[in-house]
Amino acid sequence: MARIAEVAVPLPVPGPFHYSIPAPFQGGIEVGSGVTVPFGNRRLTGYVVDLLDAVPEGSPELKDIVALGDEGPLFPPELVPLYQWIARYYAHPLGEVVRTALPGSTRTATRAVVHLLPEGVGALESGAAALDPQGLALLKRLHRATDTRLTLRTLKREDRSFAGAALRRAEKEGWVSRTQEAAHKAVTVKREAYYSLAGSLEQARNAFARPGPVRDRLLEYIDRFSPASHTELKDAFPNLGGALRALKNKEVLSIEQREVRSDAAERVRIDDADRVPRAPTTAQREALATLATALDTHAYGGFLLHGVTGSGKTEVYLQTAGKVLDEGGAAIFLVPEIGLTPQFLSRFRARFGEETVGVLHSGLTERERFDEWRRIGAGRARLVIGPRSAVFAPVRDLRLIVVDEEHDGSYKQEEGLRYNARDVALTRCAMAKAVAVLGSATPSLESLHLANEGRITLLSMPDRVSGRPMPPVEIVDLRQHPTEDPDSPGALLSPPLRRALEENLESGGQTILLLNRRGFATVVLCTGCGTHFRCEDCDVSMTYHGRRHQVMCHWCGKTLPMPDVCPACHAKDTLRLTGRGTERLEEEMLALWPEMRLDRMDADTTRSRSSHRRILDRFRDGEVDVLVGTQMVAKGHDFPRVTLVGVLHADAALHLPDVRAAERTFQLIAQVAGRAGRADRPGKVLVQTWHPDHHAILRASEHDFAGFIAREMPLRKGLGYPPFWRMTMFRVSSPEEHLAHKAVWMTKDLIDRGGGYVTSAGGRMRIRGPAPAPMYRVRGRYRWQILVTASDHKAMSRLLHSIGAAVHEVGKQVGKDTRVVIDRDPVGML
DNA sequence: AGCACGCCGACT
DNA sequence: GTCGGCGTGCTC
Repeated sequence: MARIAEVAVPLPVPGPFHYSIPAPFQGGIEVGSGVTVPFGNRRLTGYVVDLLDAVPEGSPELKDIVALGDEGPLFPPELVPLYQWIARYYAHPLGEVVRTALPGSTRTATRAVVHLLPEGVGALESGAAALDPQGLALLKRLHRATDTRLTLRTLKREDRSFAGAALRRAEKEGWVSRTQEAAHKAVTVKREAYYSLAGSLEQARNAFARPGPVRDRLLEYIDRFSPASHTELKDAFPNLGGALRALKNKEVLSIEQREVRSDAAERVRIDDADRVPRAPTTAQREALATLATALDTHAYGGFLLHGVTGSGKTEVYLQTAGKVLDEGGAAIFLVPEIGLTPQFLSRFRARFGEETVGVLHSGLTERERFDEWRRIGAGRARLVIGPRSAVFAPVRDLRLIVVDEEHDGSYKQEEGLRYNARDVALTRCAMAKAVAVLGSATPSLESLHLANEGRITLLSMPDRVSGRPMPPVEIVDLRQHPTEDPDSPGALLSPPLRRALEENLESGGQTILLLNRRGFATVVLCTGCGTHFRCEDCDVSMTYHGRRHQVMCHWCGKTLPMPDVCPACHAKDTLRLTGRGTERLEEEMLALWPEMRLDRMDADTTRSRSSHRRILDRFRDGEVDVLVGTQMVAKGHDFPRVTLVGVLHADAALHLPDVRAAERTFQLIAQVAGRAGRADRPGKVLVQTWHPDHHAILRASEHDFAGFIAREMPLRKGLGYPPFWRMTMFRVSSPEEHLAHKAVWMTKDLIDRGGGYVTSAGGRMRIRGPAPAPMYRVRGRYRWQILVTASDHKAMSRLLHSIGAAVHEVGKQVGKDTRVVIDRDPVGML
């Protein structure tokens, strides 16, 4: 019986740490258990990653594990090697890797709680505490609190200058005491009203003597989507209050209080047509056969499914997953963003049933996510859908991971452990002897390169299921359509696009307009002094949002009320709104075409999960003619009636200082163009650009993926960039400019010295920088970066293993909250 | 990451 | 003289 547990603790410290297993837990603790362990003077939750019989050499006296999570192991033992691989690959502490891989509810350990003791109350009343003003404030605060106790965290949060010394004094006096308590999971069951009609829609209408337009729309909505939740209604009807009250008064509603649950249980619209497999096309059949063969070998197989938009990749995923489920195995299906989960959830549940399909994402409450996690771990849900983090789902007998839209940048986590779920998926499959399918209409150069090297197998589906050709794309050269008055409404719409839009409206077709900037005006300019409104913490202009009458920084999220005088020169009425975002586009279009049924989809209109789905449903159901939005509108949605797609500013991302600027531009145009003409009507795409000759735009307009690749690959090769060479970005930041500078040069020194390790691995290396980051200041921090490329990933690993720990030390050495982050295989370069 | 320990400037 | 700022080191 194992006496010692190797425990990974979720801290940025090099582990591992060992604990002895006290008799009561003998046999109860296994690899994957979450345990409470004493660590320094606190307790925290660690993760058992190994069991040993003897004390490792050189260990100090081991402490005992003090508690064992009471709901069984948190993760299957097979995942430990994956965690270890990630920890090494990304140069990140193992415990933090495990923490990132687990749902939040399993993370919190204990927290310090400060209690007011009767002696403390006495001291307050007798005035004995008055001598120490800070102590007095503390006692008073605790006295006000429920149960006369507060967590240390709350105290510190409330009082920026919280004095630890005063707390210590009060402890010494015996006025307060400090304990460690389990951070109880906040699992309060929330309830919410759900409305349906008590009788028929007709009866409800007739209950009112006078007409009420809002009320009628509300009734129709409730009738249609019954039962409709209160939140949902509030989203759809901004001034819901009055109408709803009227309905309640007339008692035409039946109201039910339901537990609030998010997506795990969210009713998804299930289309009966989705229940049965569709007859595959020839290309689909070939792909399916290859994948089936690979599954039958029970060995690792990696595939790149390159299928144009509308070629029926989803059906391939479904039938392949179906085979896995039939054979009792499990599968994970990754989607690039949570907005896409309901769509796939509905199709997968239609095919495989409610119980079999699990979902994991951040829209769930802690409790739901935890429950879903256990359901998966217990093997009750065997198909898991979710974004990035779902790659860590604790499924047993994993046979398949699908990464849909594998080129999408959102698979890369951009903070903390900067992993790429696509790469983790490949590694997990290799370890589990499972099949990995990366799917895309516009594969990343990385995945294509893997295919070219024969490390994964390319499966092509070059034709649309319908047999219909890709829509013709017309490039609109903006240089030939100069805007006379940039302030005029609709200045973003060139005459050709305007004409196409009007024609399309007349013929009853739907239109998608892509503008990759949200908000109303992207620049607020003072015509008096010429300054523009910038974020005080970041190097960007603040964007004006009309609905809230605020300016907002899209980098740090800071919002301020829109001032009526210039903040710099204090002149009145000089502030001019320039630059256009989706909000302004929507407003101007409604001014130009008042009858137009228009909707907007961007980060601002999709705050709540249901709003995202509702916008898509309305559009798909034909209640809306024109959908304007950011790149969100380009992603993977199936809109059968769209016959026109307009890209307003195709080169928006073309000149960003990013290796993948052209690739991204190509992908975005190709993806959004793929939305046009999917059903029985031909579509048309207009792409407005200032650079009609750029290969990304030209090739995208010809649906010529191969042509784009043929041009882009050699460019990358020539520059020594991915997918040929591997990149790591060392990102340095500090609230103090000179310290950021100092730290980045220290890092540079380390990298220089690490160069020898690269050559010893038979590789070559190139260092670019230090250079100020393109966004030099963000959230009040100054940022520098060093881009290191190495000829192969083994060489890069050598470098990172040799200098990783030292690099992490640099931040600490420099102090003052200076940080150095190692970002391996970076995706965003800003 | 916390948390304690230990060493220097500005206040009771 | 002390308080408390922050740099430093440690956690099985």
